[in-house]
Amino acid sequence: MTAQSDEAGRVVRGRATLKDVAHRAGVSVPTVSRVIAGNYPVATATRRRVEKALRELDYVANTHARALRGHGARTVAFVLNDVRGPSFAQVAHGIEEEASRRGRLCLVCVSGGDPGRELDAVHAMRQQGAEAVILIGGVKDDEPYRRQMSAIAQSLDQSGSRLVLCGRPSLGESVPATVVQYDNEEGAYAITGRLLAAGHRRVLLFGGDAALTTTAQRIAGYRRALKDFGAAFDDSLIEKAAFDRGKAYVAMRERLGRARDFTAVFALTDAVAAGALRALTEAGLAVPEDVSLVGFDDVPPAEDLRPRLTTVHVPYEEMGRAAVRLALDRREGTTTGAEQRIVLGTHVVVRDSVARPPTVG
Amino acid sequence: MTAQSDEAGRVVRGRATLKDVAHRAGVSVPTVSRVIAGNYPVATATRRRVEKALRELDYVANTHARALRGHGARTVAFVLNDVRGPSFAQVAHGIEEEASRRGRLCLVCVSGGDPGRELDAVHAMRQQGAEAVILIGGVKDDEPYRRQMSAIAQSLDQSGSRLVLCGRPSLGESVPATVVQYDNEEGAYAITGRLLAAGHRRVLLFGGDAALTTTAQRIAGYRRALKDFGAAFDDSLIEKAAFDRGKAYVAMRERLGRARDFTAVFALTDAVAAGALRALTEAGLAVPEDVSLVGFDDVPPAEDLRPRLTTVHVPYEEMGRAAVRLALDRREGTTTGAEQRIVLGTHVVVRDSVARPPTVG
DNA sequence: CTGAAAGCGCTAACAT
DNA sequence: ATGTTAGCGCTTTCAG
Repeated sequence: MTAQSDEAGRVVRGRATLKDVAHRAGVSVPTVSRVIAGNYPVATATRRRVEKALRELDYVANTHARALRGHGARTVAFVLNDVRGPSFAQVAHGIEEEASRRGRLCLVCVSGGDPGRELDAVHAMRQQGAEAVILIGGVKDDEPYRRQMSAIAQSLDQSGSRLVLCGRPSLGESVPATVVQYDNEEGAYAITGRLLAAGHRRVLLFGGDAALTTTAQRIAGYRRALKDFGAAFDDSLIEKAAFDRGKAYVAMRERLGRARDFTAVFALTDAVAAGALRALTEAGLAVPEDVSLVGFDDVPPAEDLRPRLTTVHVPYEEMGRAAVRLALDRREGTTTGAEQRIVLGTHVVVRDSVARPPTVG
Repeated sequence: MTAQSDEAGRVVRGRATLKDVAHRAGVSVPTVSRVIAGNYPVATATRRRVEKALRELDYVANTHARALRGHGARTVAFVLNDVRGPSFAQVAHGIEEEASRRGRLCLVCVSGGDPGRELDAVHAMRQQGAEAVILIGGVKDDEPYRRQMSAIAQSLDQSGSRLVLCGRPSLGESVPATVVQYDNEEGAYAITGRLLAAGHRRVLLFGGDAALTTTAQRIAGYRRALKDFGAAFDDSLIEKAAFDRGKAYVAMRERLGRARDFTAVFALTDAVAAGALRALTEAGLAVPEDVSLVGFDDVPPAEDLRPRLTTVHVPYEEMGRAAVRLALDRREGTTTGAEQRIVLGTHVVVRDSVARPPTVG
């Protein structure tokens, strides 16, 4: 069974093709094709012979030939910064589940947050004729980016594919893309509100790559909450630190070394919260007794922090599923042109990391 | 620029092809192909015209046609249980990095641990003509599995592709597959040794899907350590609990409800350790003062547990890179036939979750 | 019910 | 330097 050969005894190198199978079964190529497709009458005896040959030669169809002939390749493609980030991983999972439910294969690329690599990836996916190209996560939303992305959206739309922006801002209503968002600003507003309602007035906004769109939105929610609760906005309470755990740890340690001029910390992501928590605890500060702490994302590790982290739940997995669903349904509807947008809700998950501020003196 | 049209003014639907470009530039199809490939002399004036047409029509090559014609599709495919698991995510990251470094695209499928879905995925990847098909993570190593996988390995090898088993046992030296492993048993031996060296004699082996190959290997290491340290093996200290955090939490809570007949816990994965830690802490037991705890995997969240988890580091990311590297290098060498195996080292990462057992009385 | 012919988009020989 | 021809593996007419 291992060394395959046709009826003449010749060993077939590489994959067996329809021709090989036809040869061996003593029929023509289209007949084999029909047996496989099963959508056309074939005499039972013939079918049996063909099926036997198919098995004996271990035939596997060539997707490329199929894609070339007919309805393209049934694949969905996505690009993300890093699969190791729990939030990205959740989106990826949602995409994969929904795609495979619909009989699609997934193409994946990591960009490491580099716009250039992202563009390369999109290009490769375009070559593959992916039915949808999903871009995941915040971006530096500048002019070149918008221009290039809009052009890509146009091209994809033109060729019957679809650009999906997932957790990333719209490019404008006239750009033919699907946008899947979550109410980032509202989530930040709600969780800042929790802190303020507990009596905190000096809330350190901590971490976050200032260039990213998601950061800006979260900061906006924070500021709006401050205003609504009548708390003063203090620029010195915006602490710029990188968007990762390790940098957050270092940054918090430094900040604590200078002064502790806050009673609560709003970490812009759960990962940043983890780093901050570590620094806080090591400095002998109890959370939440001395300092309250909240995060954003509600990724699984948030529940394992001590204390369990109060944070904002973002429906990452559902975003991934929605991205695939919208893009694919739209394609079938052959509607064309305009933007399509959906905004998913977020909500605060109350756990153990928030308390009233310590009474002074 | 958006609505594309050729020189006759006809709007081109779908992707522009070489023919469209040739038409517009007033040259033949191969000339365009040559301009793109850049490996053949083309008059400068012609080249310019072609390049212009290429741009104007927003031409993107069709990978399927290319794959059909020549050297297949340059893609690497992999299947994993769940991207959300940090260890899987690390392997995936390694694969993606190495693949994109080598100019390959990645195909990914999730199996949810279901052998049937895994088989389907492999089939789809075979159809795509992936250069390597990488299967990640432990399996239920029974006869049907071995038979099917061996057949798949043969078929892939035959068609110039390669099956890679990553963190999964060999199928035998005669099966043409690449096996990337880590010294699982040794890691378990080493970390159990730590516990025993600290004076523990009753070490609860906790969690782990008994059917999985990885579990069996870790248990073997545990038993060997017990023997070498002269500690008795006690079957009642093997606690079967599911391979995830939530189930581990429940199981540990139940066990503690019955009796506490151990002074240390060896959790078979870090995730299980997290669940166990939670139950332990809630039961008023201090770790490591009352009970020592170790894990396995050294995934990022392990460092955020309180206390920081002592565990076994597994080079997951490197495994992913090695999988791609070995499979691709081998292909180029056109060696054929036999198995190729590599075993990566593990080591204990000492953190804060192990202490001497409490002195009785 | 089955075969012959055409063609998807591309590239590599083979002519000019 | 460029065009013509052929064919990768498959499916879909169109004839019988």
